[in-house]
Formats: sequence, structure tokens, C-alpha cells
Amino acid sequence: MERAKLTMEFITNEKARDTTFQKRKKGLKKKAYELSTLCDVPICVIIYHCSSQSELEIWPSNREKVRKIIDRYNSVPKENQQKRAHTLGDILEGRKRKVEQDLFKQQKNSTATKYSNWHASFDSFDKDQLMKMLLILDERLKTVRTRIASMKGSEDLTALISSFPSDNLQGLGLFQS
Amino acid sequence: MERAKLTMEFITNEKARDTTFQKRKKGLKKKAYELSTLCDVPICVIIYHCSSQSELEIWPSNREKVRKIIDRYNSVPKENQQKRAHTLGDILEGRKRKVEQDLFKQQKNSTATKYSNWHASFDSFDKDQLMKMLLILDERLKTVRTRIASMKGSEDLTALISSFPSDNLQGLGLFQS
DNA sequence: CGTTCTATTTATAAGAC
DNA sequence: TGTCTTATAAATAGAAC
Repeated sequence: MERAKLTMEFITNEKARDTTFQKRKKGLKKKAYELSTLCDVPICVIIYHCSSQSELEIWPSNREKVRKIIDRYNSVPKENQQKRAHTLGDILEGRKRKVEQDLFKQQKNSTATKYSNWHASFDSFDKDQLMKMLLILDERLKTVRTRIASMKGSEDLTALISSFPSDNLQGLGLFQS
Repeated sequence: MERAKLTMEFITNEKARDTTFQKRKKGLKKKAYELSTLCDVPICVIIYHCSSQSELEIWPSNREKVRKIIDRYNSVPKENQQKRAHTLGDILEGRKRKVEQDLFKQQKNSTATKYSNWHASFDSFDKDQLMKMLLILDERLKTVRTRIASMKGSEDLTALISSFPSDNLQGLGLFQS
């Protein structure tokens, strides 16, 4: 018997599953290439396969192109964005559209270019890692803020810094040394 | 004549191109769904189409799922990663692998859960926006550092803060008010 | 094992409505 | 202009090497 009807469910047979994965992965990339070519539309496909060596497969193979499409994806605002008053997040929210417009207008300036050499050491970090950095900075600010407050520094500055929630950030184990 | 052989090149006829785009976009998403289902592999597809209303189409439609796959993509290190001594980036780099392991091990703990309510107001921001925040924090630190330095504060703290490159961050126009 | 080979299913370019 | 139809190209599951 050849070519049984396709049941759309997880293939339990490991061998058959891997064979199908290899075939269809190739097919999916080809379809992405065709659609992108025929209609001149930027497309990227990311396939995560923990069992394979490379683990992560992308189309197109050029990481920069994938990066560009992801950046565009990121710059599109969510519909249901929760508001929160008096946080740095809110303040930035007000500038969100402007930031997005900048991103679109400056597509020729890659992200790396925009942030110049400052950005170079952070470009490779993902969102979680950037958040780790924010946590660290937040900790530093918390310490510094306390110091300044005890020195009777300018209140407007400390007020802004205070808008950062600095609680429940303990025990992260970063910079304990 | 029906179903001519397919020439893999840009379709100049606008009407025909749009028809093909709609059909093949649907087909591509279906293929992604099938591969993902049959082999239980996380996949995401991002299609950018400036001519359409929504501009950006994704599969799966759930933004959080797409976000997760992109985060994984980002967490895979580039081959040619440039090093830079004495920056926070370098310090974090040493912990990069550990962070990644944590990310993979704690897949059940969503990012939002991990960062608790502190994270809530930042979860909706993309990488560029997080970088903006870093820039702002950097600026704050720069100001505060100057103040502390002039007050002869603890040197170890100021040394750490100083490791942050704070130059060439001018003119961003954030927090000018 | 990995490759190649069909029988079929599936996708889809044009046409019809 | 958008659906529906249909002939044909393309993808691919399982078998055969």
C-alpha cells in the first residue's frame, strides 16, 4: 500500500516522524522561498527542533534577514497592551509610536548602526538577558537612590528613579561577588 | 489552458500576484501547522506584506508563542560574537550559558511569571524598547554617578557604574522634559 | 541506515460563475 | 470583485533498494 491518507496528529513512530520532519521541513522552506519570490514579500521561518544537532533552522539562512523581519514584527504594537500608571513603561508608552516610526524610517540604518558601539555588546542578547541587565541596573539605582536620598539630593531626580519598582528583585544571585 | 507550469519569478500582474499571495500564504501556514503537529516541533512563520492592511501575518496567531520561538532564536549564540572587555555585556557573557540553560529548564515558568509583577509592565516591550530603557537608565546612572563622584561616595560602586559606556548616547530626546 | 521510486494526496493557476 | 471549479503541478508516505 502506498501513500496512506494523512492523519493530522503526532507521529509516534520515531523513525517515521523523523523522516516526515526532514521531508516537510524542506518542503516548508521551499514554500516560503516560492511565496517570497513570486510576490516579493519578506518572510522568515523559524523551526526549533531540540533533537537535531543544529536545534534551530531558519529560512532564509541569512541571519541578518531573519533579524530584520523579527525587528519589524517587534515594532508592530500589540492590540491589548496593559497600561500602568507612573512607571517608566508608561512614560515610554507615550513615545511608542514615535519610536516605531523611527524604526521604519531608518530601516537602512540597522539596529547595530543605530546604537553604534554601545549597542555592539548588547546586540547578541535576547529579551530575557536584556531584562537581567535591567534588573542589575535597577539594583544599582536602588542603592544609589538610597545614598542620594540620605544626602538630600534633588528630589525631582529621585522621584523619577523611585518610579522604578525595585522590590521582589532579591535573590537573583547576580553580582554577588 | 489550466494550471500552467510554474515559473519561479516575481509575478508582475498585480491581480494575479495578490491572488497567488493569498492562496500561498494560506498554504504556507497550513504546512507550518502540519509539520508542527505531526512532529511536535515549535515553528513560527512571519510574513511581512506592506500592501495589506495588517501588514504582518504570523503563524501561529498567538503572539506569545511566536515570541517564545523568537526568544529561542535569539538565545542561540552567533558564531562571530565580538568580545569587548570591561563592559556589563562582557560580565553577563560569562553567565550567558547559565542563563540560557535556565531559560530552557524553566519553560513552564513563563517569562511573566519569572519576573513577577515587576516584569508585568515591561513584558509587552520589544527588544528595541528594552534598549531604550537601558539607554534611559544609563543616562540616569551617568547623572547620578557624577553626583556621587562629586560627593566622594564609595569608589567600588562608582567603579562598577563606570563600567557602563555612557558616551554617544546624547541627542536621543528621551526625558527632555 | 540513507536514497530513490511510485501511487496518491494535496496545493493551486486559470477559468467559470 | 470575490467564490467556486477543475485540470494539472507539486509534495510526500510508504515501499523498494
